[in-house]
Amino acid sequence: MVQKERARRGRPRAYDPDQALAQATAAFWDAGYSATSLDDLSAATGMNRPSLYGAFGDKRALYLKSIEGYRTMAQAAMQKSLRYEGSLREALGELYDRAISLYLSGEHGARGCLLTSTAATEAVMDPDIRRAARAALEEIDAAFEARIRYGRDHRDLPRSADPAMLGKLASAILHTLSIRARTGAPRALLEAIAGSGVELICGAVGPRRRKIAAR
Amino acid sequence: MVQKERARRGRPRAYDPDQALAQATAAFWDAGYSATSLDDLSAATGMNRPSLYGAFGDKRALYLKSIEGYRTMAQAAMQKSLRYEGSLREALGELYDRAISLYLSGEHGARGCLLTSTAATEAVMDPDIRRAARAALEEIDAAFEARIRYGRDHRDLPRSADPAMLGKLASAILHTLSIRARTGAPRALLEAIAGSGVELICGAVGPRRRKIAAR
DNA sequence: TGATTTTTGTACCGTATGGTAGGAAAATGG
DNA sequence: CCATTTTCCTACCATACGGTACAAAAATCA
Repeated sequence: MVQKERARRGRPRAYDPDQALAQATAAFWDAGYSATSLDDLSAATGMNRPSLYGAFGDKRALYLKSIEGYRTMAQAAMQKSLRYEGSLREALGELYDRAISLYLSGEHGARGCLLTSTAATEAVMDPDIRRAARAALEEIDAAFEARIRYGRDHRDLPRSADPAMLGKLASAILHTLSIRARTGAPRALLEAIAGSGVELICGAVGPRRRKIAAR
Repeated sequence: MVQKERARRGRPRAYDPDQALAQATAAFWDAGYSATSLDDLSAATGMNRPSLYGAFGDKRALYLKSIEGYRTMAQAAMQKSLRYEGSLREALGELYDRAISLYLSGEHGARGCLLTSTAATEAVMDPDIRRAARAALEEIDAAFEARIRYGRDHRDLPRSADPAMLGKLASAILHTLSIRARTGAPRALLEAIAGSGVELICGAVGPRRRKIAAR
């Protein structure tokens, strides 16, 4: 439990910072950074603009905090989904199931992934956002890689499998699920892609053991 | 060649419509739809705002025309890269090489794919953009599928391979390349991912022939 | 209770934005 | 040469935007 802080001196806040950040994140997630106005953020959080500014800084600082919060959430979700008890196949399947549900959620329609759908957009013109997005995506690569390496070391994959590269391909499945969700793909298609992705990764063989060679 | 039209009645245009559209597209591509102002578009094309409006309609109509132009360009590029002469492996490799070069190009840094990086962002709140983006992405799926089916029918892949699904996975590689390029991944990483993707797709086996099974 | 601290909420500021009116400019047609 | 047609360009408009000044409100502290 979070320690109950001793009562502070002045007028108490009318909002919960964590909840407000989550609501602001939802607004950015729907419309993207540039299309989300301070009025939108004010409406989403129930805070007026001066309070918003006092709590999180300007719009860009708030967005960077949203990315950071999303990174933390995603990392926790991956640790929870990528169970090390069962097979790699099961772990990946469960993670993709949860990701699909997340990507399809949203008040105004399927939102995909915050990083790939809104941060990547700003990444060209804003180096800070670019760095934050890249770091968060690489954390996801790394979580996949660790689980895949564990699977390889426990005979879910052949010795020749390359966990680093397969981890990046596992992320690629997330990326395509995000983009397709956001552009209106039905759930069944996303599930089929996730299933095929799992098969491809878990059926992966190293370059030496391939049977179907180039002609 | 395009037919030289008979001289029109009034004052001649000071711009080439196709070139102006390409320049406007480049502006949208860099910053995204919402972050690109009419002043940006005016500067990019050299046209002033009334001319821009007269030629392409409002900002949103211009963006939809940019998506349409990108769709056409992408389709032509795929037909050109996905050579049917050589092996599937070679065809995919060449296509990804060209895609990587495209995604890394851009005056302000790597831009990725216009559809996945800017249209997907707007897709949640704008049904027209969503439909346009989805249709364009599905065309890319279909182009991959056709080439993969041809490869399967010519023994580049086993009979059990599913061209429709492998086509979507081939697109997934493009999606991840786009996102990673835009968030600052180095060329070597993109090339490695593309190479591994080709191996995974071309080494694909059907569900019955898998060797490494779930334990 | 009164001084102090912190947050809230209204009202406002300068600028940027998307879009347009209206006349000058540059071509053709007769 | 002048009417007609089409485009260009300056100047402008109403609104939306990000951000802030300032006073009222609500708590603690002594």
